[in-house]
Amino acid sequence: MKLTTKGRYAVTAMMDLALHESDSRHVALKSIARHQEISVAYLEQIFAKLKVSGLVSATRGPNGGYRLSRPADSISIFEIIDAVDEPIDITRCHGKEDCQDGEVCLTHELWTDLSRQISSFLDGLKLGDIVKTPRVRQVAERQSMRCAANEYTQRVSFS
Amino acid sequence: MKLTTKGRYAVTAMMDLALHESDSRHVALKSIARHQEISVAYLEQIFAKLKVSGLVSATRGPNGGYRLSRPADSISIFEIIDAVDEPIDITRCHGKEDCQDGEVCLTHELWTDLSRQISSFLDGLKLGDIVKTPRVRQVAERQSMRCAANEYTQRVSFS
DNA sequence: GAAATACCAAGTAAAATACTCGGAAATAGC
DNA sequence: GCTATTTCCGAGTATTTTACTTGGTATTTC
Repeated sequence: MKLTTKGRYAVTAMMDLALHESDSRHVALKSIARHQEISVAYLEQIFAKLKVSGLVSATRGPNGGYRLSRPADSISIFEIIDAVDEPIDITRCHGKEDCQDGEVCLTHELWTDLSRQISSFLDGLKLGDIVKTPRVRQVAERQSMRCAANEYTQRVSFS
Repeated sequence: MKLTTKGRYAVTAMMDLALHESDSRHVALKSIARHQEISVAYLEQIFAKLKVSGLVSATRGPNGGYRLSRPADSISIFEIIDAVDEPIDITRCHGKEDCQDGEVCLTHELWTDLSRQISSFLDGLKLGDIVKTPRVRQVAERQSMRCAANEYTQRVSFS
């Protein structure tokens, strides 16, 4: 049982937005890409889905970027993972009860119970709550410091 | 987030053994293969792992097969999935805290918490309990009836 | 008009999954 | 002992999924 990087990146990226919720600027993918050390192009794919699901809104052009379209406290981790097409559903028949010859299989209930369990756990976790924990603050601090340093060396090397 | 067929098959197969716990005969893979509609060869792979983990024991030759090596009440679903190498661990760094540049990432705690949640849920579920539920009994009944019919037609067509 | 950003559609390399194939070794019953 | 039935074992392979990249277009700010 595992989570793909897409779901993981989506959640981390959304946390990035949540951390900048107060300052009313938009966050560019470029900046998130630096934090997470992945390409902008891949993030674009992820954000396309987040946008369709109404979790973020965007503006183009210089100083453009994304921001949360709802308060971080009201966005659950479940919604994020669900948005990027990481189905949180470990049954084979996806809820329909036709797993075997059109009837339920031996383990149908087992998997639906587990799915429910996972979903409700993730639905209870709100982006806002997670962002407030000291540990996350601390890690975020470290990341922005490192990125500031990167930006400095970039400026230097291009001058 | 999803479970692979290997884990699913393993659990269903173990339920099959649990259902025949009382009658002291061994269950052949051939019979399980019929119930689950998959090949014996694939089941062999799964049972090789279940055996290494000490969950089942086997005897060869005619009337041979597998049986649980411990009472079904003491075997958890977690153990089964773990045995067939379905790691129930959704962190990227697998518990080590070096997800990003040798340090924890923003979402490290989130994923470890979820992993713990899933593991404890599955560890609480014992094979014995599940097999006792009315629904499973009912499905098992249906399966063995269908298979009895299959065996009959086989006999007929070969005679 | 130039730079910075989001948007979009495809293509692709690598990994994981879900198997199959071909045999060898053990055992029960004749 | 022979035969049928089973587990055991090591490879090989087709398909699917994942994790990206590429190349371009549209919009907006300065």
